[in-house]
Amino acid sequence: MEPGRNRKNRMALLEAGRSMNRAFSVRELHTAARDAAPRLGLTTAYRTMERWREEGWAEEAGTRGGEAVYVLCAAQGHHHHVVCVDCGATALLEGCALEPARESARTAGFDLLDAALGSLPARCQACAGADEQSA
Amino acid sequence: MEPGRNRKNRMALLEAGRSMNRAFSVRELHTAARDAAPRLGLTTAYRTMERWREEGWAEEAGTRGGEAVYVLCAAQGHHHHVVCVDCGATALLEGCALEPARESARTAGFDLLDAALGSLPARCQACAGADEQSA
DNA sequence: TAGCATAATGACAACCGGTTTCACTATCGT
DNA sequence: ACGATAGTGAAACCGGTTGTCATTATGCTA
Repeated sequence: MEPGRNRKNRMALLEAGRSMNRAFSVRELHTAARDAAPRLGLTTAYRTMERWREEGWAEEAGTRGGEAVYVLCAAQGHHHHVVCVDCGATALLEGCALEPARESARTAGFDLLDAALGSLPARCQACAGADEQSA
Repeated sequence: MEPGRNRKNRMALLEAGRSMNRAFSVRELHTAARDAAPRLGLTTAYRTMERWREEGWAEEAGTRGGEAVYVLCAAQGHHHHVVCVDCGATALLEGCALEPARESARTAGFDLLDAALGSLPARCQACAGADEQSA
């Protein structure tokens, strides 16, 4: 993460993203970062997220309310995590739990795109409990 | 699939969807069905797809070129299939290849949403070969 | 068969997330 | 300082999807 230019904005976005501790949309990131950098534009937030994805710091984790949401993850190499579709809470999975699926796909003549499965949709205990209440 | 009203349009859409034999967007469905029902509107295609999803005949299988794509599947009960992200080709996976992942998620306190994982992104042999050529 | 209630339809407009444009600014190297 | 260039942000734009609403098709009943 080169210091580069316009350190202020980038640092505000990075700080905001890291303090989320969950999956978040670009709009949420922008709103959070504006506390520290009021003049920050939404366009820059989108461009920064695109850059983070290119550099491997972030990956898309589905959508929530029509908006794409992303997770920050510095873990290198092959890994997967689960993301609560309701609140965005995340957890890193130990080992590669998708190897059987990959093998099964292979016998069908398909190459499973693990890269697109970095984030598996799930529901955390808190949100599952809230569901039961409202039901 | 109740005969219901406006049998003509629904049958044209159903026929078009079934003859696809791959994942397709609503616009593609509409275009294909128009051969048999020229006056069919795009709005109805969208509404029909929504209905199919509610009734469990179709499920979303990601996006291609900015459009959501869907797969038709009459298989009942728990199952997963792979979908080629390039051409939309599909294959049904034997057994539940995601059980290890589900178990791994559970130990992390998350409930894996198998329903949202009905279609796993992959690449078929044909498209993988085409990739090598263009590379 | 005529007439009514209602689901379904389709042209069109509105909506919304996301991207592009473009004039302007901040930063770096010299 | 100063020129070159990456970065920025407001606003226009884009395309997929959804909402609106007057019209039409269908089933039911008399």
